[in-house]
Amino acid sequence: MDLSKNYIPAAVEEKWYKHWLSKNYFKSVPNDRTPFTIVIPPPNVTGVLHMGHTLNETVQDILIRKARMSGFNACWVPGSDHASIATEAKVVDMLKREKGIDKKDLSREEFLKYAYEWKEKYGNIIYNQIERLGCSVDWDRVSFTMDDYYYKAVIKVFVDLYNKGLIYRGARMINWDPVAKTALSDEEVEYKDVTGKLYYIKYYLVKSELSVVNEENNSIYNSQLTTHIVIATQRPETIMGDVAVCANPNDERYANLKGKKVIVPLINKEVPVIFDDYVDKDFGTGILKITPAHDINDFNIGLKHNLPVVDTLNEDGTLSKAAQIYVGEDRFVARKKIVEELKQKGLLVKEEEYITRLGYSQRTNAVAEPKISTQWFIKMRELARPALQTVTSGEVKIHPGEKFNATYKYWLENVKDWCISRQLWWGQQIPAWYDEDGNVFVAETNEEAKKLATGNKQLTRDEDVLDTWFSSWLWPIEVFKGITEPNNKDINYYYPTSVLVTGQDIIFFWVARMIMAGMEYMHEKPFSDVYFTGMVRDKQGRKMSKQLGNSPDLLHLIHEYGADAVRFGIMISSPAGNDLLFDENSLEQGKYFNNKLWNAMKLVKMWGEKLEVTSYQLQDTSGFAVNWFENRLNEVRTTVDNLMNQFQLSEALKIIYSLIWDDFCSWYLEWIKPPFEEKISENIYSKTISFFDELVQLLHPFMPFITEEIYHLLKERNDDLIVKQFSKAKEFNSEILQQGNTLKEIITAIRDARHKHNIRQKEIIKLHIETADEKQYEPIKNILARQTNAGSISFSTTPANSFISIVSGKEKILIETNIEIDTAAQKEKLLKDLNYLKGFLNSIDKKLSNDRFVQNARAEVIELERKKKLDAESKIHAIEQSLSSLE
RNA sequence: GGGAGCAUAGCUCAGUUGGUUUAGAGCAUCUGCCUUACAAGCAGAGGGUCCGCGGUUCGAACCCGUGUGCUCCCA
Repeated sequence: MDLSKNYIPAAVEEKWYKHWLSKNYFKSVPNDRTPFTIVIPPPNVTGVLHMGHTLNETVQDILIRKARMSGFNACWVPGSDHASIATEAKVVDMLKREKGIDKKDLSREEFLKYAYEWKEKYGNIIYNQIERLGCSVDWDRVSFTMDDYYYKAVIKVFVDLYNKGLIYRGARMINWDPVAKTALSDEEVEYKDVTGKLYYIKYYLVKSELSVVNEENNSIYNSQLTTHIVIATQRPETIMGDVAVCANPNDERYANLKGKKVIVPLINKEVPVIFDDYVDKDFGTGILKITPAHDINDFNIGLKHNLPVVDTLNEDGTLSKAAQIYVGEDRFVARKKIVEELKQKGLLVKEEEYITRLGYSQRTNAVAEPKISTQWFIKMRELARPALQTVTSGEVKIHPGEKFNATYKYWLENVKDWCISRQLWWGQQIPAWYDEDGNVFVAETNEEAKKLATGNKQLTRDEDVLDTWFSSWLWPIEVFKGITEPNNKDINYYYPTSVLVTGQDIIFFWVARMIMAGMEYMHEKPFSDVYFTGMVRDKQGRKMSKQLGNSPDLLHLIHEYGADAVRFGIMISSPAGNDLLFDENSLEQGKYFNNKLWNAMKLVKMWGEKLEVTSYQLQDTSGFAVNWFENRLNEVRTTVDNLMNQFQLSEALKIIYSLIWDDFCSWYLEWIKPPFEEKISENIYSKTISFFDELVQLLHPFMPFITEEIYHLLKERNDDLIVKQFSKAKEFNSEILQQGNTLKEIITAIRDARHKHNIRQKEIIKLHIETADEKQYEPIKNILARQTNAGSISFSTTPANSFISIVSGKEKILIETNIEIDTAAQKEKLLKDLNYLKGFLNSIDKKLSNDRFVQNARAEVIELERKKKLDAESKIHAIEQSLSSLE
């Protein structure tokens, strides 16, 4: 077979994915093996996968493939999330832009038809991307949070929680999204610091109530008579909703206003002056306007003082009739106009810049409006308790724990009730029916609601849908139908799942709530480990965003580099929990790595074409190489297992990379490489193939396609790598590993000397080695000679020609050559080494001559220091000898 | 304002109960190589006040305190 010069991923990837599918390798059904289960964090059907998903999906595929190859019944459930508010916003936008349709002109059913079309389109794009990335998900288990059974589960849970008294309906201050025109949960609001303005506005006192003020105490106005007070506000457009003004009871400046009334500007409404400790004397003018409908603190003060609520905003953020003026104008337009009018009427005293925090809707990026609204809520306290317990007890382990345990704990200890109703159509419609008198009946179906309602009254269903997270929190249960068909075979087998891999940004939205739902409905944690990935940022550390255009297209990257290289690139520099600075260079590195593997395979196969039947002895050159690599491989396998058990995937990949590139390709293959035009012995060849098998197996979870391809090209096979089971890693002999290291060091030292003295590679040299242990060179001397292009190695003769003297470890090596040698350069290098070693020796001597060290340190430590001392001394001796021979 | 995390080579990061060296890797850089697997390669090298200061200890990149800077969460 002709093999291409370089590795070409495209054809290979498609071929193997199809093959794996046809063999049902991704499929999992309950059996007597131990399950290893992952449920995918369902991507929103709002668009395509971004780099954050790519990282998460890759991590999950690595874990699931590793488990599949380690004897587990591996099950990875794919799916997607209807993402209520985000998707509805996109669909509304698309309808307007592409079809000129306004949502309000559609019926609920018509709108949902369009939404389902959207879901079909983007859901499929996402599934295709997951496939192209090589993810080994069980495609027979695809779940969508609005599938019929899933919908029923959500409804069932709502009714159940309602009946348990954990869900209630009531008027509360919530965050309102004026663009999506829906309530939001507290978690869906993101706060940003912005520079706003503080407007100082005159409120006149009601004329009959003018009073004398103390000039000294009122720092603002020095009139004999107080005719007005000045109030600072960031939101002049809400003054029409004012129901009082409020000062601190200890503020002497305003003490004389007790029992007085002021006039709200522009609408000339009289409101009382009240007093409350809440007011900060030092902020603004020390007196506040109270607008209970539009500020949570004002709302609380209003409750305390029994004040009315005047809501001056419509649901789309325009001013309502209650505002009396600028009715129908957008809140921000109205603000400008009101400021202008206040200015004209001489009621605006001043404006100043002010940095404040504004809440933005996570989905539409609109400024969220605090609003009193009747919504459905979940009481979170009771649900939080067991969810907190499972994490603090270590039943659910969070990685990296040091970073997130505290955050998790804090949120659950301070959790507030969750607003779950949304004024949208795309989602599970709330199963609550109202009769003509406003009585509410919560039931799974209309029929059951009717049974609950006494008499023959007309029932109408609540129009609202549920927060998308109210469905997502059931994900690890309901993908196995644990709610709709409790105790079925799947849920009993797969639950609790093994590990959840997700972004740290949804720890409250999703992770904490899944644990709550799991404890409530399964009485057991939903997963044993949570692996938080960091955020993927660009090279400069900026968030990936469409606006910046720094978010690369996944399919494009796969096309350019191959899926394996994309997986490699994103994994090689992503320690758990740390943000990842995405750089296409690392994908290129992955591509080069593919090519390296490919060429190593070509080389080995080439040898396979001309074998000779001989047997090797371990003392032989190749024998040493085989022996050394076998031990090295087992050492790395042990390390990799440990790292992967601790979710240190990036570290594991780095070690495998170096094992393949450095140890296998650069050292081992060179050591066993037959001389030009010569043959390789059959048993070394078959050993090499089996090493290669183990290498691609080790790498397979990270780079599945090329490893499967190479596995099949190395040899005719009946099995596939994807399901090949790992054997147990064997013990390794550290003495042989040490011998290998010594060999590598000597080779490197000689090559370095050649390089420094401009002895070209083709130039044949002679080596003279002064060693205490000549025997140790027996198995390695042929390798040494070939790797340094030495014609001979002797242990006794002194060189006839000029020579270079170098020291590697304790070994003194003389390089004999016909080329003239620069003695000064040699001396310089030797002196540098000598200097280092003397400093080193000095530091050890200091330690050993310190009585307190000798008394306090552990015996092993002291022993080690003594050994280091002897070591350093003999190295120094060797260097000094070399130096003296240069004189 | 409260809390958490981080600070090690130009960049990204390892450094697992304080002692295996006077701190490692990858990438980048520099030097030399068109060696018949791979120039997407080979060989070699240089590069560090482990953020500053103070403390604990025989011994600190690691533990404690403090300052500075960055990131995130919560209000």
